[in-house]
Amino acid sequence: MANNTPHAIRGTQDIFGADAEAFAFVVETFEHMRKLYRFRRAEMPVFEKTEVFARSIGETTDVVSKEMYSFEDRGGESLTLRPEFTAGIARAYLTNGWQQHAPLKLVTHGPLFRYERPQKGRYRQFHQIDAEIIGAAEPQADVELLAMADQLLKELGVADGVTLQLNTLGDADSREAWRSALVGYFRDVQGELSEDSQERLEKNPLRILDSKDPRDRKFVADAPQIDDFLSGEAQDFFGAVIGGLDAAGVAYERNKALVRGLDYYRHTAFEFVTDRLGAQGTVLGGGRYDGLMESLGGPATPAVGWAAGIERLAMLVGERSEAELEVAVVAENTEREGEAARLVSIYRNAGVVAELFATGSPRKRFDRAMKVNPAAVVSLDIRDGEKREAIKHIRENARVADIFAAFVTHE
RNA sequence: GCGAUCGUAGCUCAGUUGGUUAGAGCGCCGGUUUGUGGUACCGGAGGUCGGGGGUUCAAGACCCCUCGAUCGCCCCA
Repeated sequence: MANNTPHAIRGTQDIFGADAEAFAFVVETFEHMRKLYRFRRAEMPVFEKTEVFARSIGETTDVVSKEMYSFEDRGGESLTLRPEFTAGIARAYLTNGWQQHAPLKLVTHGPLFRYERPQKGRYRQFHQIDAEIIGAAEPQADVELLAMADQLLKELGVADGVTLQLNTLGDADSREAWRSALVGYFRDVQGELSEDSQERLEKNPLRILDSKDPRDRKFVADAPQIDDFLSGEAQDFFGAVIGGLDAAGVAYERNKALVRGLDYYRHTAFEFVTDRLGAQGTVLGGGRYDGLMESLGGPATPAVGWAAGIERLAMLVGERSEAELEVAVVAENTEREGEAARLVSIYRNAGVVAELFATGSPRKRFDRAMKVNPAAVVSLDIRDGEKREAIKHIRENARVADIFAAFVTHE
């Protein structure tokens, strides 16, 4: 290992081979799904003014200061590499007059950046697919989004062992009432909670509900539940989502401890969770964020969306092989390299996956062709001063044989 | 920010309670086989064992520091 070669940044990765194929499969399947559901593509900048994300995430949390990749540009303006898609999409929606398209069904995908300690399924530069419906207040929007997510996981072949966990956070009033009831409840047993949760009580009490510490867990079971604080409208909304999921045949599990830390989340919250990815079990997550547009200075705009980590999905997808080589064309004699190149080109123009073996020792070219497991090997050689052509079929392929036959007769 | 585990050829890994010239497979390079077969056989190159310090007659192995990776905690927009 040359020790003066620059190394990759911690938490970044070079994706190659079977992993890269799995990654591409996830993106291709997602593209297929979004066309099926008629979501439109959008591409957003990878960086924005820091305030776009700071306002979306809440300037008080230390997420902003500690976990974002922020820097000053030459004009002294603070910019940040996007840590999520939603804030940038919301900004684009407001600044480009996309209100005229409401309700707008949008997807995007690409890299995101968070300054975190890498671990299984968590990287500093990672990639997500993302789907949003903006300007739709109806529960049908939540259902459509969930149905698309559910079908995507099935098409990817990863639905086994993945369950959809569903919850409601209610409207703004329900949410606030629940929150203060939780604070009151946990304050009474504060001394018996874990150190982490004692701190959560001040900063983010909802998070105590999904604490892993056994000292917290025994109190969580009897904690106040959102259902007791839901307004009539909030109950109706959640009921409509559940009814829609049943109608669409989407299976789910109620998880009353599933929460979102930020205030602008309302009503539906959901996560598709697996136990096959270690501590990072959430494969796809999202919810309704009716309050976000206003915190970015826009008009009240209902919206719902989800995002999923491409790397995590790719891990579940497992090994994906590269496209099969249909024909390997071998120039076993230097003088036949030109013809071999021409034949490869004929194959490729006809849509046949072909590769040329015409470098290195002529004696070893046939062997090297065999090693890449082609469906057929075509050999062009000169034996005793005479041209010879041969085709060896490992797996039958009529097009390969026909093109070879035509090529030989025209020599 | 905290903790645990791990760093040996390009890659995947062996390497005994510390013992003399550090190994294998794959890959790479060279050679042999004039063959409708040959993904074979033979050979070669490639490593100051992550880096630095220490213990010892002797360290890839033991101790300390450091860097990196992995997994977990925190956090999770």
